[in-house]
Amino acid sequence: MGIERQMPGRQPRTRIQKKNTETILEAALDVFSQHGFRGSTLDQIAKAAGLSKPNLLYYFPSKVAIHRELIDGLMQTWLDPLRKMQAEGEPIEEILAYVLRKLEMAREYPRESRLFANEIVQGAPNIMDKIEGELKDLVDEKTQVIEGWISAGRIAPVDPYHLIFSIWATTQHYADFDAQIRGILHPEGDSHFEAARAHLDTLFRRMLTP
Amino acid sequence: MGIERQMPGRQPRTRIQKKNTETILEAALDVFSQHGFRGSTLDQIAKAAGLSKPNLLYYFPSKVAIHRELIDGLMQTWLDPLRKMQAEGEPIEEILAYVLRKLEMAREYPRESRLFANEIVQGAPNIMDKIEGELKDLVDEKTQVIEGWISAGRIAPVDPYHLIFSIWATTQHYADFDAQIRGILHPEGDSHFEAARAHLDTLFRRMLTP
DNA sequence: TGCAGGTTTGACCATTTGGTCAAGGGAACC
DNA sequence: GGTTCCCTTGACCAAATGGTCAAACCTGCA
Repeated sequence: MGIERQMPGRQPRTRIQKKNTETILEAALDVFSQHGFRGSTLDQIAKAAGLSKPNLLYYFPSKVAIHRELIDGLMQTWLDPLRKMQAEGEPIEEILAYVLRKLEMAREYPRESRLFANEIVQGAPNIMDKIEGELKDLVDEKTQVIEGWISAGRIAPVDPYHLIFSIWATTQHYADFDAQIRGILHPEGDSHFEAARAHLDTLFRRMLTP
Repeated sequence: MGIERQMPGRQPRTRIQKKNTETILEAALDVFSQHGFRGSTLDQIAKAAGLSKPNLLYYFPSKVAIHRELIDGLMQTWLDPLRKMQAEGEPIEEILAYVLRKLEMAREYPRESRLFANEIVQGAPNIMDKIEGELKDLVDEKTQVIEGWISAGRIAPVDPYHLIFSIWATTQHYADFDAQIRGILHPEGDSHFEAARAHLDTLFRRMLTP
């Protein structure tokens, strides 16, 4: 009868499947983060992956499927640093650690940052459910933690939501607006990240010290 | 012989030309800021402008020409607030006024902000010359002003370049990442801008007070 | 009112692009 | 060695898209 699985299911079964899906996602990250979803073509991705277009579509049913899988897979990594901000720690150091970890990610994973940026600037058509679900839940939880610290007088009063927005904005800026920053600073490689690190440390430390 | 201008030149000559080029640019701003350059189609713009596609191309020679004219026209408006930051004023109030004006622009002109964001996230292919020219010059000039204030002990020491980046990041975030912010806060209209205003005022005031 | 130039559009075109398909090549297991 | 499923691809397709063109339609002015 009709064979159940024409195309590879969710989990790669064979070595080849594993290798090729990885190659494709890696290539897709490159292309999507550079040109956005609509600006990217299957041919570009196929070429970047060193595969033929029909071969891409053997592993993924469509262009959007590749994009969706990328985003799904990266969402966790992206939220991880915020999850690690724990009520038990020393408040200012917990928040500062979050800031600097986020900055580190902007440096190490600029493609991932731009992938999300592209998506959100255009109204987040494909990830609004995750924003209103997972992300909102996590943020709501962590703003409570921050409120707690404020009540205890351990950090200066702030609007916790807007504090988080400021952290996102300032750190991701170094990945998302990289082209602009480089156009102004003309840094050698990532040399400007050292100053950025010092700057953001100062900014948020002054903001939060009671 | 050959009539010089087949298509309307730089400056609109007739009322109809003026009206239609304006309508087109307005529609194009809407579409480009929402879908990015490659994600936008001439048909979309034409429909939004209430004109036929060939009619669009009677007023502008190509899709990129529309985009270019939009960006050129908006660049000045965009840089204006920074120009207004003067060495003569009271330093903290000058900087704070810039921050709040920028935030105001994020609220009033989110489409313009997203137009630039889309462009820069994707590597600023069409405006790198302006970034390395006009923008860099202006920023270089204003960082000098800030350095002066620091030397005079009138504001706390900061890296002036990264201060400006932080201002851009935090204010434009409310326009560029609007979808995300609304997904988390579910504000009524623009009600969250009041809190944003207070937050950014606090953030930069604490940062800059000596 | 006539007419010269500005304005509008339906029909059309070439290219790009997401996606299909049937047929041919491999790997692994019996 | 053969069979069975997995993998790969050249050729193809329909729709979308940027752009053209000639003909028709307006509009302002002498």
